[in-house]
Amino acid sequence: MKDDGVPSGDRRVRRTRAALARALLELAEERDLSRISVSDVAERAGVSRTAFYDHYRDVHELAEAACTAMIDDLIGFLPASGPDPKGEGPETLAAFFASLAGHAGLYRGLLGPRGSAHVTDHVRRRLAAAVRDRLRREAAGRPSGPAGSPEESHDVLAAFVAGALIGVASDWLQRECPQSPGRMAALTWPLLSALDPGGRGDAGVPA
Amino acid sequence: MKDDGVPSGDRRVRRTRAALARALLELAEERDLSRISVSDVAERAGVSRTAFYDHYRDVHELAEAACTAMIDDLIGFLPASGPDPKGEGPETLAAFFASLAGHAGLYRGLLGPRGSAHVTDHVRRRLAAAVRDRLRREAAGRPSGPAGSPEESHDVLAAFVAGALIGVASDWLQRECPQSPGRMAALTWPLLSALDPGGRGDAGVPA
DNA sequence: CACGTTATCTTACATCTGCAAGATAACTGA
DNA sequence: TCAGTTATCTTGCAGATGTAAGATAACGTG
Repeated sequence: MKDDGVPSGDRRVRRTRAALARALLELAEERDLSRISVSDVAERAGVSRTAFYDHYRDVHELAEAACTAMIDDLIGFLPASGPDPKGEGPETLAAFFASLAGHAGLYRGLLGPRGSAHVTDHVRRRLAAAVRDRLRREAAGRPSGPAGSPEESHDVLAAFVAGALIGVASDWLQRECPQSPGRMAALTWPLLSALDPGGRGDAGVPA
Repeated sequence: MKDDGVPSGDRRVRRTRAALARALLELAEERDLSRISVSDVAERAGVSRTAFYDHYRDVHELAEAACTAMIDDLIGFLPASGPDPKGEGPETLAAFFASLAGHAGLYRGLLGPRGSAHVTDHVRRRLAAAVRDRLRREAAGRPSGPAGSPEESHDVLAAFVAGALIGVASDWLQRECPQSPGRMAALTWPLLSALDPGGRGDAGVPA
């Protein structure tokens, strides 16, 4: 009935949601998200269809919840806290692409043309929020920006970087990942570095 | 029955498709795409539901076809052919954002969280293709790149820029466009310039 | 114009959707 | 343990989906 972000204390709720999430992730590896019905998920989860609707509005909303942990993993590989002195950016970025590749089928299904706009938007928001936090933290430690409102440009830069990463990732996934994660990181890292507002392009603010 | 890219010679086909596209664009201004059924579109278009399925698999596929002209408009504002000597980049970019704002409700509905992954992917592909063409053309006129395969890095840069623009645009649209198109262009242009592989960041390759 | 082609319409069907009411049973807190 | 809460299940419904077969009529071609 209630669906806060807080994990419910009731075992039944946890059990049902876990079963639904598990079932969806299984099915999403097997076929396109657009070919997965609420009935399919409920049946595979061993749960009644009405129980599904007690928790989620539709398959997309479940998909968002179901892949939250994976997405948080993904985002964890991004910020690489600190001013990145030893150029460890490319390595963590490689881990980002490796994590994508590790669930390639799933991400391809969720982020691709037959995927879910809901999930894609969710991923972009979280990525953008992570980048924005990083920018704010770094700006606080620096003397002062050049001019204008830093908030505004931070928001734009965060949306820019988040979209860019999703663009590169989607493209790579849809081509069946011809390049290795390390190669993708090597190709993408210079682009992120070039956007660094603080320096000359050697340290990586945005990622 | 057949649905190539070629505009059919049969009047009936053109009439039906035009009616469906018109109906969908109307409805998309009124409510979320997820609340628009095939029946709704067919009824408003004055066409039988089976006729719909003779042309499109679902609402998303129609949406892609229906907004193609708008999207081409949008892309037309991007390349700004030539090495952009007088810094006219920000102005054409402002036209890009203005075009978005001109159909804000529609784009918000199509590209947003309740929109269509199919349409979003289509837009990103076309944007990326436009950027890639531009990169290729410019690379052909320049002496030679530093090293590595230029194709690979062009593909990545194109996907990067296309995603970034969609990211910025989506974010702006979902916030109800608080900044003017000119302001958005001013904020976004430096980011695109920074990615320019040919120069020092004053001329705009990617856009 | 007359012909063959074919897009559209009508009707029909099995399945899925989203929701509602009431019964059952599992959980929490005392 | 007991009582109250509440998540789940069952049943039922109106509307939407995706597809099929056959009839009609508009179309392009010769």
